[in-house]
Amino acid sequence: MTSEKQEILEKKGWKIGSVKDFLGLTEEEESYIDLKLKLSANLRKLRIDRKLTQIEFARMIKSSQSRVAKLETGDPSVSIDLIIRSLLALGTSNKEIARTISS
Amino acid sequence: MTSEKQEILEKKGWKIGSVKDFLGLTEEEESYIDLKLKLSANLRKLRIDRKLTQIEFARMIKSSQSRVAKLETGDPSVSIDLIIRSLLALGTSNKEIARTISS
DNA sequence: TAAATATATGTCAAATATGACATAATTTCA
DNA sequence: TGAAATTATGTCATATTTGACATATATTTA
Repeated sequence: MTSEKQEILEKKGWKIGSVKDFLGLTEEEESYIDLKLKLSANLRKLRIDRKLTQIEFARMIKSSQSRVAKLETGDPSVSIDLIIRSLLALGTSNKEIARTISS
Repeated sequence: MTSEKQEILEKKGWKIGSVKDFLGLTEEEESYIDLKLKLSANLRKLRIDRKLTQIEFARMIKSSQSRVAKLETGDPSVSIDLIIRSLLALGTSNKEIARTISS
């Protein structure tokens, strides 16, 4: 299961990039995790740049502090959809999102 | 509601780009729809390039023909997550996905 | 240091997305 | 043309995602 493997990776401290050649991850799974973690990390960076706490940001996107925490760590329970909508709420453009993905 | 507005847009034949300054769409909603439609269109293009029918492709991603049809038209009921996983299943790289988004 | 503030983790009911099915509409081609 | 193949649309039970809550664990600051 993809989610479980991602969970393992994160528990072991794996971050952006460098997830290749590990366990039985297919290229597809690797790319998906990479993509998600890049967007998550970017979200955290932007929130901090704007000097917002997770609670403040959660109110902006009508969510909760705990979900923001999960968003920023690429938790298996969050969708790329929600990460992208959160980035857009911070004023991120599609081109910036594209740059993040290909970083 | 975002989904309803997107639905209206699509019923009226709106496609990639040019969704700005319409109804009460916020920048955020516009960007989200744009992003989704670009990825959807790219998915259809790649499937056709590979000479696959929707039924054949549906089997590859363990889904159904009807969902593939919805994926390719950016139906409000499909998530960006599924579109991205479908693109990855066709061997698309993250960089290619990024290029599609900023096209 | 200890209190205050901020972030992380686990859980769950409600909301949303999903595959599958039926069937309609469209396209292909003999 | 018209039958076959392909794609679109509507619906629904099931699966996944979500916000919210409680509470644990950092991190900051006085």
